[in-house]
Amino acid sequence: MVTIYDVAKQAGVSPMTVSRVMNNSPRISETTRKRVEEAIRELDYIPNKQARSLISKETKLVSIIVPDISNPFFTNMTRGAEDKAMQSGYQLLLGNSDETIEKESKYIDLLLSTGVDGVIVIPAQDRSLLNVRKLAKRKIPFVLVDRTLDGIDTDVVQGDNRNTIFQLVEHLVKQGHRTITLINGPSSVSNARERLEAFEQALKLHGIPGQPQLIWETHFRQDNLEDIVSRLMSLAPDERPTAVLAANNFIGVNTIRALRQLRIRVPEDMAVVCFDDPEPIPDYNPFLTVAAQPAYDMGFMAMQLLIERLEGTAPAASRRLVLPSELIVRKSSSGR
Amino acid sequence: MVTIYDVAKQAGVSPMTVSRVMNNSPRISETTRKRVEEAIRELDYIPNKQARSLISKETKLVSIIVPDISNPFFTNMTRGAEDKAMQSGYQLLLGNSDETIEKESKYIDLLLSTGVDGVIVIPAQDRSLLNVRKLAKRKIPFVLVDRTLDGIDTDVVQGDNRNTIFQLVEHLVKQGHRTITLINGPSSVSNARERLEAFEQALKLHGIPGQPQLIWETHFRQDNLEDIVSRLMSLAPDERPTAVLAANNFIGVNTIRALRQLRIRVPEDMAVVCFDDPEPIPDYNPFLTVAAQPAYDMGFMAMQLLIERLEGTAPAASRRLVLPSELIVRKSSSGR
DNA sequence: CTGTTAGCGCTTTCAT
DNA sequence: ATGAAAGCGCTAACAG
Repeated sequence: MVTIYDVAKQAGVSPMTVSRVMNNSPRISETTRKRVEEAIRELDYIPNKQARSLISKETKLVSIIVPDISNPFFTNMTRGAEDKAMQSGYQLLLGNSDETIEKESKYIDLLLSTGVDGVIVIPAQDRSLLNVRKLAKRKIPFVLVDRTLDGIDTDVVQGDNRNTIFQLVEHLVKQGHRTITLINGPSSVSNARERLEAFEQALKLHGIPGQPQLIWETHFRQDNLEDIVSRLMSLAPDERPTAVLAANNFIGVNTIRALRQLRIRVPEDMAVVCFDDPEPIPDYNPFLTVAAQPAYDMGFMAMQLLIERLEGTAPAASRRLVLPSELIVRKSSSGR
Repeated sequence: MVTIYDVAKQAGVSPMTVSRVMNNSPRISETTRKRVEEAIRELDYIPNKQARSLISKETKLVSIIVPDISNPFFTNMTRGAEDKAMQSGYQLLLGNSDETIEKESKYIDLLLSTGVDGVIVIPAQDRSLLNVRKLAKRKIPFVLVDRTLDGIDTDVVQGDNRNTIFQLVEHLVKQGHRTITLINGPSSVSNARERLEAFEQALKLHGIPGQPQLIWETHFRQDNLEDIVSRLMSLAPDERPTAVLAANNFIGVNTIRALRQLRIRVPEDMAVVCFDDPEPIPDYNPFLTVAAQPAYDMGFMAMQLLIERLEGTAPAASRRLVLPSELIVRKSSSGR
């Protein structure tokens, strides 16, 4: 391994001078600089970041912890985060929590030891509070995305759950639906709670009475929804929903799968709309009506907030960015 | 920051003893071990990996460089790689090359300085050889996935391009197609060359003469294919293809988009099949017939090969894993 | 403008 | 079974 000493010897200067050249210190004579730069090139010297980090206390490493990179929503978010990180000279460590606090916790412990400068977290659920507190305790800045956590004061980037639900419900009502079911994520996740609350308000707004038997809770991940769907279909005809609002893309997709299994036509017999686009590539085989959150931007901006914190250019107070969704009407909810 | 000295003082032992406890050294008395472990807990001590790496020369950091994580093929591959890395105690750095050697090169330079233990690379193109040689020069083990590079001897995980193309062509021929066009990736990428060669052999096998005007080359990334498609459609009726074989999922999807723009029906007027599934979630709105490569397994196994190298449990000779694809027949190529 | 000294947090080596 | 000394590669602080 080529060290700063090898370069120093080669250039006939002290290691300190090499260090200064590496760090663009201004107080270096042009000739020395040239000589050192040549030695660096000749030896193909690359400075050792471990040694540097040991002193500087920063690693230029950041991390994003997503529930599952396979979900296009998080894929795009991660891409946004990586782009911004790279632009700013940081490298991105990727972790999947699979929506469990255990994996999340284990990963955060690893990050603490690795010494990342900052973290973007999509918390698995409310109990993730304990996990992110470990970051706070070590003064590692972090940004929460998509889901919030009570009792922690930090930068947040999230979607406008309320307005997005309002848009989706309004769309369904305009299509003539009056009996709408919500298949929600777990109530232990903040955005599921927000979506439920907004859903109930939206119904009220349209003069539709709330129906407890039309509110369902499941996981945000890929899962079998035949149970829920067949229960819905076995309701008395006047209680049976004509439309499903799924709280995320995986639930939406799996609702459609379950409906197909039960030979229920979409949208003829049941309309389906959901949060977040399941398609990584829009417009090639559009089917599901979605409220698409700006996943890429959410990741990009979250990384921007994080880096501003790291570089000390952020205001002391924590910031909250709330981004709107785009309603994309497709076959699954129209023309029945 | 809590250091090993703080723990040592708290436990009334030397730092060295703490180090031994941390590393499960056997020559520690049960009482001392207990005392140290308690001190570690009380102080919430986390060892500093930078300091450790400075001595051990390993960071437990690995990286994957993909063209674009947004492509579900690479998303799944990355997920497989992350799972295996995590299981083995490594953390994964993610980099997107956007199919350019420049971004790839820049990222590799960063990795060299960061000090990763190993790298999985999906090389952007043949000239990536220069980039991976930088890894070889520093003796950083790396595994090539999906695309190979001439002149480098390393572990490789790839799809069976030949058989996959054979399957796709056979499927089309069975559907009655005799005039098939290949919309390929750039010839500067090994798998595009392999796919072209296999395509020509497959045609021959079915007694179909090769037609140079039916071979097209484009990017592997999302791109506008209206030009190519309209040229194909303006061929004389007896030369005009009735089926498109797209060399990857993005090309497949964009072919379909372009066909739609030109109001050409799929599959009635034109069948389309492609390499790699564009759908992150199978079976919800199936349309495109694909030969799905086992992306997750490719990533997982590549990481496995890499880690075996890192831990010295790999044989000296480099290994090549060739994995089969699964033909999934859907609407875009059937029932015309 | 350049060099010397000391030390970041940890572990290897050698004592005891 | 435990500790002391030295050093991994680099840079802050001070000296000149």
